[in-house]
Amino acid sequence: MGERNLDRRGQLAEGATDYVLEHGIAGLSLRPLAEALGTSDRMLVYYFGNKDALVAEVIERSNDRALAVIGALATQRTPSQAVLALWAAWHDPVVDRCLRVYVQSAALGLLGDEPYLGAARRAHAAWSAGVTDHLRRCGVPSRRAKRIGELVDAALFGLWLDQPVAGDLRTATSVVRDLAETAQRLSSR
Amino acid sequence: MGERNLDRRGQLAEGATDYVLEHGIAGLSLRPLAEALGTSDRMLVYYFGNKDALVAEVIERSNDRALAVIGALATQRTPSQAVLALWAAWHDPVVDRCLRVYVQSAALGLLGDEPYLGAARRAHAAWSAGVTDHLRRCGVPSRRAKRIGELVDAALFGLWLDQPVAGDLRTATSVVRDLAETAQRLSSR
DNA sequence: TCGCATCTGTAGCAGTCACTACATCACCGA
DNA sequence: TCGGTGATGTAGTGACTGCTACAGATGCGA
Repeated sequence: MGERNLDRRGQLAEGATDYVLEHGIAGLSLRPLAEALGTSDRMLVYYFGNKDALVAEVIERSNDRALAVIGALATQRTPSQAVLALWAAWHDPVVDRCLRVYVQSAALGLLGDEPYLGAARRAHAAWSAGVTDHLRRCGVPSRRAKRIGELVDAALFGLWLDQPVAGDLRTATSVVRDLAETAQRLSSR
Repeated sequence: MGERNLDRRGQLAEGATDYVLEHGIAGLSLRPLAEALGTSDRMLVYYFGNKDALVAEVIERSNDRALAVIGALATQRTPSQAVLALWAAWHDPVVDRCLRVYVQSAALGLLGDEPYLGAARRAHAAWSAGVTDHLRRCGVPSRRAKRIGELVDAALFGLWLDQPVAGDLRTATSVVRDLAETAQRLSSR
């Protein structure tokens, strides 16, 4: 095997992740991807086995990048501020791109298609934990953090997804304020 | 042109909608669809012009079916109950299938790909109005209905999408209770 | 009965897809 | 120097894609 092999594989995986964050994962095809990476479809199959394995790895790497941003969020003084910080993070260029990949994967997995469903499951579990951790760091009581985290995550995600479709940022902002207030109230009752 | 033409076209459009609700819209291809409808890809192109037009029409029809269910929801006595009724409707078999088609369309349209983006936009606008109307009928003040509707819609949608991925119905249910309570409070302050 | 418009079947276009067979290359240990 | 292993290029495979050319069928008005 040798280290050169591992290096090359990881390098291609990172490059493929960049490419997918740019072009989406829905219509991904090996040949244009390979050309963009300066290699051939032949080599992608050689290193990853098949397209599904490559897709699964790319989704995981994409999600890891987004999680790193969430994990590095500054601790806020109140749960309400924590929600506003999350909403801001959702629009971080890195996170935004990664969320696109996630939602495409979840949508393609809705009917049980692999590897999208499995990859989306793993991504969601890690992501949900990341959001809950952030809330906990910002003063949400531990035993309520999961439940509140689910509400916050679902609402922010729904709003985020509606945005390019609905295109109404002002309404979304005031909705997020309502949500932040709700999280605050649920944390301290 | 003649009426037979219109009849046949509408019949094929309805059949295609059934097919897409079953198989998803992501990997839709004309030939298997045509075979399931007892016709040929040749005829689908003849009646709809091209695949994109067919896709747009199917998404619209799918959304119309879901809207009919929301529009027929019984009026509830409180905004909180209205939210719970919506959450139940989200799991109506018809609505559930239609939402799958919508989210696939929205996901595929995230990068601006037509006809998915346009179809998702139109579907979202109609859907959002339907939810807002329902809340209004159930006692949410008119001037607040849109804002509350956006929050409710986004949160329910996010929860719904996470469900097949996360698979935790109990957490979702309690989150919806929190959401219903929130809608109630926002309606009457 | 003729002509025209609507409709439909057959066959095939050019292109793309994931994936593979095969040969060749570079390199490293013996 | 030899053999073996990992890495890579070339050139395909058959299956599938949306779409079309063309001929034929059907039915209706003149």
